[in-house]
Amino acid sequence: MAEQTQFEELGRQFSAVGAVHRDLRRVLPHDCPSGSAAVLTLLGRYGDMRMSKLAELLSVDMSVTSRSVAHVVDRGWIERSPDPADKRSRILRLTPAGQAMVDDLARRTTDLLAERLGDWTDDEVAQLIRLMARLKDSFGDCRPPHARPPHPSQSATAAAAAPAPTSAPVLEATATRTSA
Amino acid sequence: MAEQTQFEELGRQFSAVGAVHRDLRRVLPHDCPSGSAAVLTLLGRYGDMRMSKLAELLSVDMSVTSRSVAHVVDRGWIERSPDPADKRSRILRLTPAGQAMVDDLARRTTDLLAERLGDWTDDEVAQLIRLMARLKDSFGDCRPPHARPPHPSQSATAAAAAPAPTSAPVLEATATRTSA
DNA sequence: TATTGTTATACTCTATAACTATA
DNA sequence: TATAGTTATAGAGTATAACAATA
Repeated sequence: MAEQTQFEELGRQFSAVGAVHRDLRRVLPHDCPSGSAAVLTLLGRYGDMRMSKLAELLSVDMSVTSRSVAHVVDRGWIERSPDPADKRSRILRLTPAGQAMVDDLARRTTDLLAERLGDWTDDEVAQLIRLMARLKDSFGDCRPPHARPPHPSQSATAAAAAPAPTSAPVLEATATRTSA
Repeated sequence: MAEQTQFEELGRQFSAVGAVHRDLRRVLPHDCPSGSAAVLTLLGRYGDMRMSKLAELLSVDMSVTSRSVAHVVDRGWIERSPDPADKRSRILRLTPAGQAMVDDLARRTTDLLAERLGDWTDDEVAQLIRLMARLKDSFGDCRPPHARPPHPSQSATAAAAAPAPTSAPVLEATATRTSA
């Protein structure tokens, strides 16, 4: 196990990274705040899914997710269709305009990172990605206590660690869990 | 230079780390939100300083800093004394109660990290710290455009990269720059 | 009775702009 | 005229709780 002083220092570094995150937010389109961008990006990466699964991937309460999704729906970037398997549920799906926005967001973020990290080696970036992913993994479900389900979901981490599938495994996984 | 797809992936990882950051916020005392915690932690690390220097270290606009500082002053954790060298300015200093809070904050953060990252090696934590610091360094001054000074400050990065000095070099550096 | 999702409320963070006091 | 700092206002993120509809 690492030393105490290291953890202290690591804690401080989070604020620094927060500043970088704010900087990244500034390159987003005016009508697409970071909450909306996160919704679109996750839908683009994991495909159609339900609100509850999206909330899990976002690591926030579903009420937060609901508001973000409503914003994105208003702009025509995603559509909510009823889930035939569960009438309480709704399936979220990117529209063509939404997919275009996903592409635009990726381009903006990538451009800024490429500009700022122009002198980083391929390996350094890969290492940072790996350690950040491991960090998230070590923390597990980061949602507020009351939003965490009693049955620790086994599909969440697996989906989040997947190498960007193009189909809709997340949706299927959720449907499976319901009947388990 | 790293590949495009890497930057895209790195961009996504920021949201994941944001979730971890939210989790860390939850262990803070009820009357010490993350903005106040950041103020106290920086004062504890770099010693007495002026508002403008604190804003620079926080990477936010001074108006944000001002409000956070006011909150912390209200609770008696820091005090603002007039700067004898510049009557517009005020020097911020931790009170004994503030120092106690700094210690408490460090303990809480360290405990949570030690619990979650219990299986990380010393070297892995060190690598993550190093890469996060480099990331911040590559981004430079992350404050909103209008808050950035015309003269790119040379003391900011140096101070932020310092290995936790106990005296007040930040304050001195600022005073020096004024007369330069 | 439990779960899915929405809405209402409140608090924090952040940015912009207007303002005061001093350099 | 420019700078240090404060205050006002607005927008976004997040959490809690109350609620409706369905399982």
